[in-house]
Amino acid sequence: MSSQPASMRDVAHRAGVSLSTVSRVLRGAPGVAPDVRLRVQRAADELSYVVSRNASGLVTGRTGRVAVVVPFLQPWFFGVVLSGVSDALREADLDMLVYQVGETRAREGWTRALPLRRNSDAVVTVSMDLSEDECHRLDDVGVPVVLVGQCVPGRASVYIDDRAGAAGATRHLLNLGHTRIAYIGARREEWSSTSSRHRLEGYGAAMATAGLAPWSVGKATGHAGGELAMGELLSDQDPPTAVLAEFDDIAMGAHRILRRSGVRVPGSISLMGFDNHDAAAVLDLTTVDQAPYDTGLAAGRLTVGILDGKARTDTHVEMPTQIILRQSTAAPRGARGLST
Amino acid sequence: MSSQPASMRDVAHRAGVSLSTVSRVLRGAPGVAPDVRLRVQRAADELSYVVSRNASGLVTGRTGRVAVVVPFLQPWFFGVVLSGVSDALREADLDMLVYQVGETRAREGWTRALPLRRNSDAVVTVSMDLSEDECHRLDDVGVPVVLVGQCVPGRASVYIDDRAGAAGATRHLLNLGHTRIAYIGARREEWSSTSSRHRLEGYGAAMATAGLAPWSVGKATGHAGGELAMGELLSDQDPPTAVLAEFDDIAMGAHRILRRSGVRVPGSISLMGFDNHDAAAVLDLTTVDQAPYDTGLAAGRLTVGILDGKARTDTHVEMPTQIILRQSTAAPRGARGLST
DNA sequence: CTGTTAGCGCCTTCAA
DNA sequence: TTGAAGGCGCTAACAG
Repeated sequence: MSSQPASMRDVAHRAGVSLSTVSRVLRGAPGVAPDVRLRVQRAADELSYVVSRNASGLVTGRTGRVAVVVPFLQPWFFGVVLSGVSDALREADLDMLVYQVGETRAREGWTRALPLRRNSDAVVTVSMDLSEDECHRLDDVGVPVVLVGQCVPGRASVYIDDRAGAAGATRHLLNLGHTRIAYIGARREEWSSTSSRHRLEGYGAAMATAGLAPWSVGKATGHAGGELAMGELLSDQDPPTAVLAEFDDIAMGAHRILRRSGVRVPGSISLMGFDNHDAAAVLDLTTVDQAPYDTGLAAGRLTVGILDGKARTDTHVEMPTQIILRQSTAAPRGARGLST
Repeated sequence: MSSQPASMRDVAHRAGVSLSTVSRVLRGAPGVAPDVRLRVQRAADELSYVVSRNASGLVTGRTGRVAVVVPFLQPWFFGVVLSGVSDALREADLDMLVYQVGETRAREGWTRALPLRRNSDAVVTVSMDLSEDECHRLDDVGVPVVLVGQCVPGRASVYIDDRAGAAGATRHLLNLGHTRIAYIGARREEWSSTSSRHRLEGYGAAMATAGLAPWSVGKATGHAGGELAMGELLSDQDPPTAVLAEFDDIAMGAHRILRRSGVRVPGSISLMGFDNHDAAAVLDLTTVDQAPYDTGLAAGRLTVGILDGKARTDTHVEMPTQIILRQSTAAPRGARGLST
C-alpha cells in the first residue's frame, strides 16, 4: 500500500516508544517489559514492518546472507543440494544468495567478480572443485567458506566418500559373479574433478582386490558420453558383462544404447550408475545414492554453526553413500557367484 | 588477508583522493578526470575492494538484489528456470536471493515471513500459482513482482500457452491416426494449478474439434501417478492407442509400467509427455518443450527492465512451446491417418 | 526497564 | 573536476 515502506521510526511512533526499544523487541533482545514488547510487536505487524537487513547489517557487520556458489544450476543435483542448504539456512533465518559461475575454464576470477566481500556472511561452494589458488583467493574474501563435494584438509568440507561408493558398487557387481566389469567415466581432460578421480580409483581398488584388471573407458560427460562409451564396449571382441558408470547421466546414455541395440539389461549386461538421479528410478537403474539433499542440509547447518561460533572452520562431514538395488543388475549368465 | 575488509576510505586514502571521488569512479559516474579514475580503479583492485551493497543500498534505496520465490528447488524444472534468471540478473549486476517456500498449503503468510520488504528490489515468483489474495499481499511489499508460469492480467507475467501446447500435442496424436487418446494428469484435488487446468482444457478442445470425447484419468502427481493411471488404462476393456501425460514425470511413470508389462511403445501404445524433461531424451519420449531456461532468462530481463523503468509492470511475455518428436509416438496399427 | 547518542559505509547534495 | 557535510535505517554503548 504505502509507497514508502514503514521504517523503525514509524513503528516506534505507533507504539509510543523509542527506537532502541523497537530494535530490542525485534531482535528478541532481553530487557523489555512484556506489555511493551507486545505493543511493539503489534505495531510492527500492523505496519507489516520488516527490519532492513541492509541497515542492521551496516551496524552489526553481519549481512544475514550466505552466498552459495555453483558451477551450474540446471543439473538435477544442484537443485537438490540447494534445497537442503536453503532449508538449513531458513532455520537460522539466513537468506540464500545463489551464484552460478559456469564451467571451470570460464570462471577466472569469480572470487573477485562476485560481490561476496561485504555482502554475505559465509560462502558455500558446491562441486566447485577449487584449486589451491582459488581457495586462497577465497580466504581474501574474509568470510568462512564451506566446501560441498570436495574435501580439503583444514577447511570445512561436506562430501561423500566417492572412493568407497565406487568400490562398493564394483563389489556389488563382483559379488554377483561378474569378472568382466567395465567402467565408463568422463574423459579426464574434459572434467577432471576430484570426485571423478576418486570414483575411478575406488573401482580400480575393488577390481585389484578381486585380482582383476581394471577396464575403463573415458568419453564426454553426460548422456552423449555414455552412448559413445557403450558403443565402444559393444564393439569389443569380448564385451563386458557388467558396466559401472561414473554417474547416472552417463549410465542413462549407455542404457539408451543398450535398449536400441536390443541388448537385454540385466539379462546380457548389468548396468549400474552413481548418484541416484531422479530418473534412475524410472529406468530401474541400480545406483549409488549420495543423498544430495542431506548433504545440502548438513552444509547449511555447518555454515550456521560456524557463524554462531559453535563449529570449527575445519570440520569435515562425510556423508554416507548407499547402494540402491534396482532391476538393472543381476548375475551374469552361467555365473558361479552368489547366484548359484 | 586483512581481517577487516577494505572500506571506501582505504581506497580513497591509497589513491590520494576524497571519498566522493572514489564513489563516483566506482559507480561509473561522469565528471572524473581520466587519470584520477584510473588511479582509483587501481587502488580498489589492489585492495580487492568491493562496494558494500548494504551501505550503498541504504542511501539509494536499492538493494541490488532480486528475490526469486519457488515452491520447490528439487524438481529439475526450477533449477533450469533459476539458471536463466540468474544469467539475466548477472548481466545487470544484480544478485539473486532464492527462497523455497514449500507446497501451497504449507505456505501461509510467506509474503510476510520472508524479509522481502526492504531487502530486495523485485520479486520473481516461479510456478507459485498465486491466489488473488497472495497477489495483493505481495503488493504490500512495495516492490515490482514478476510472475513466471502464471498469467495474471495487469501484472508482469512470463508464461507458456499451456492450452495451445496440450492442444498441439493432442493434434499430433490425432494426425498420426489415433482416436482413442487418453489423458493422464494429476488429480485436481492434489495439484490444481492453472497450468494443470489449461493443459487439460487444451487436450479437451483438440479432442472436441476432432469430434472425439475426452478421456482423462487423474491420479497422484509424479512417477507414482503415472504408474497408477497407466495401470488403470491397461485394465480398460478397450485400452487407448495413445496417451498424453500432463507432464513428463507422469509420462515416465507410465512408460515404466508399459515397459514392465511388455507393451511396446510406440508399437502398441503411443506415449507423449509435456515439459521436455532432462530424462525424456533418454527414454526417447516425444514431448512438448517449454524452454524453461529461456523463460527464466525472459523473466530476469523483464525484471531488470522494470527496475530500469524501461518495461511496464503489466508486460506479458508468452513463451513458445514446441513439439519434440522422438520415438515414443507413431501411427496406430492399421491407421488410416497420415501414415497411409 | 527505557531513552539518548554516536556511528556503521556509502551516496548525494552543495560549495569550492 | 573535486572535496566537505549530512543522512539513509539501524544497533550498541551509555545514561537515566
